[in-house]
Amino acid sequence: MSLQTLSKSLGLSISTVSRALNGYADVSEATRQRVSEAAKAMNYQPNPAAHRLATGRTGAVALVSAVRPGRALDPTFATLQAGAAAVLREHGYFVLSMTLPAGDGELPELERLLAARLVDGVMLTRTHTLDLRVKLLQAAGIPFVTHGRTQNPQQHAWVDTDNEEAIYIVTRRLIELGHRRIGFINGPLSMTYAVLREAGFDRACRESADVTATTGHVHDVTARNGEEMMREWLGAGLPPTAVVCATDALAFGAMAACKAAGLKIGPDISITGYGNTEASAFVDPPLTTIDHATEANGGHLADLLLQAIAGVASPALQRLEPVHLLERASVCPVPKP
Amino acid sequence: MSLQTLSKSLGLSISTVSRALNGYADVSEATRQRVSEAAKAMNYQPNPAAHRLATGRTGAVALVSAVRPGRALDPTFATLQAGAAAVLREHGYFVLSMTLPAGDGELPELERLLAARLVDGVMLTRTHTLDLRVKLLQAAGIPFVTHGRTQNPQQHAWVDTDNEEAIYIVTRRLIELGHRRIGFINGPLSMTYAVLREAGFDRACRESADVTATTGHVHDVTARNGEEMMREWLGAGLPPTAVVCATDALAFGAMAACKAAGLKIGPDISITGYGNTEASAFVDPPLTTIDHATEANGGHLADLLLQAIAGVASPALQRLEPVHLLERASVCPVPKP
DNA sequence: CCGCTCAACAAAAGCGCTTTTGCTGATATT
DNA sequence: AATATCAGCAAAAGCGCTTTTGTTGAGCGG
Repeated sequence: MSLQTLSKSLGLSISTVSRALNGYADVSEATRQRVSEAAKAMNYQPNPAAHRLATGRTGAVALVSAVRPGRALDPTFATLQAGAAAVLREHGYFVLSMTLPAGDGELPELERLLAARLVDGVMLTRTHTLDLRVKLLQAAGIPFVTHGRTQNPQQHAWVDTDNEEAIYIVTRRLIELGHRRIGFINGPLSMTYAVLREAGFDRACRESADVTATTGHVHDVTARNGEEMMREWLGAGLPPTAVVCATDALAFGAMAACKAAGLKIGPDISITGYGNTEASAFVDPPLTTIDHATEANGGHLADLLLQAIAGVASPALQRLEPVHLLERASVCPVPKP
Repeated sequence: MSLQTLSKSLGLSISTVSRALNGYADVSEATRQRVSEAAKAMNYQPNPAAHRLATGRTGAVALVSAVRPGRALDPTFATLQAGAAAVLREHGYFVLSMTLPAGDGELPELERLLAARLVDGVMLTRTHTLDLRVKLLQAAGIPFVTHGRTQNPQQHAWVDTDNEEAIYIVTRRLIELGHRRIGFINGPLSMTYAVLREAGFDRACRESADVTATTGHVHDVTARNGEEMMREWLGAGLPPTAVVCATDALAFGAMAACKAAGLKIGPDISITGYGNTEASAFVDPPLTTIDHATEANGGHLADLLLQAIAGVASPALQRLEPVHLLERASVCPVPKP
């Protein structure tokens, strides 16, 4: 089904049919009607390759998210993807998803994507404090939005959850419940979210003079690493009575370590997570965690990208999303000594 | 950087340069050298739209997986995607991922994808026993591979884990441990995997005459639904002493229901899952589950698709992947009455 | 009644590549 | 020495669309 056959069957020229379908003014209303009806009847679908060659637009955008080899794609990003895809689909866009190993390979692969000119815009997740990918995208001049801010000198469009506030709230709450020795298991400080979450933790702890804060960093925010760090803390003298974890997965691991040491989560030691993953409501006890509308955020990411593609400048394209504390049984008042 | 400018700077014709780069025989070795060096030096990247318009090939494949609105993309599929993407990337393919709501919208959206001729092949997940999407793809004549078999009359390429065997093994094991009242919380029988898992369960139960089997179906394999079904069973007289769940998420829910009823998982009631998700090792007690190499299976999916694109016929493109039982503390011998 | 404007359509160029066909001069054949 | 063969390159068509430029005939004022 090409424009050619369609126009032939209508007795019109290719150009007129094209202009009719694209709503140009110099085609009569009657003809436009006839054309669009015929197009529908013959189920005409424009060839996107040809369209693209002629216009330069592709009708697809990319979502790039990193995975570590051998590890699942983080459920959070999977959800984000679903949210973004829903919005983009409504606007007729397809989503090309690049899930590639974090680290070395990322930059060349992104370059390859750009060179291929396969997409009109890019959504970038898991931002680093100084993100070379952002630099690359800016240099390429392609519209893009990041999920998570950066500290790159040149500003750009982003959507972010309020990481700092989230961890501040949860830490405050623990202090309010009487906890004075509080641990924080965080991700690597090369990631923006980790820096922000740590800032929230530090701010809350500083506000109360008598709080003893301990912060640990894991390279990968997995349950296994959370378990290991917690075990370490329990082995040392005077472990924390409450532990804030930067992700739910870390919290699962920390809980396991505590149980193995004979502690009852809640009464003996409080644990919190981040993300409200499905499992968090079903572990024992249910995990206090930070809830953020991941799917909706994916939608916002898509929204902003569409605007960026439409030519809106980046300063107007920055959204900080609210979070809220979901208190469950894994948090209790500090145990009497 | 077009072929035109490149050829001009070389003093050759466009066609010769094109043929040189594509390794045709009728260009001298010397010229080929000169051309490829110049291409590298000028960082020539062919315009994919033009390439595609001329050849019909796109260099991208689609992975379609369904999500339910408001629910995260299943971690299993996220992992599958990561595995497939890794293989495809090596072969220079991009992955267009279609995550769309299960149900109504799926077929039209798939049609739109095909009409757009944006991809060279399709990977389809979450197969139904009678899958209309498969029919559509076959009618369109586009290479595709499904993850999970179907009962469609016309055969096609697929990768599947041995669902039937998996549930057979785990059920046998429970019977071996003395359990005689066994429940099975399964997904909807419209899905192929659910039919197969149920067949495995039934086979194991039939082998021992004195086993009382109960099967329940949930529409959505979520923790919440698992919890609800388990609660129902516990409320009725003489509940099962062991419950096989069709997914880890269902098992998490079932465990929560048992705990709420005052039962100790393991000693009082055995629970098993399926999938070996990250959380399964960290719930309390750790969940006995079926392990299958999801990421590797994603790779196989990609492998077969590449073969299908290369023209290999589908009968040769069918792979049944092994599974194995991961026994953890959520399973114990039947309690003494 | 003649030239002018303008609405409505057609022709043609161009996007950047692949591929078929065409051409040329050198080598092999008889 | 005349012809067939062939290697090596060029010309040109075509992929299906958009967009610029042309063309035509009807309606208009003077």
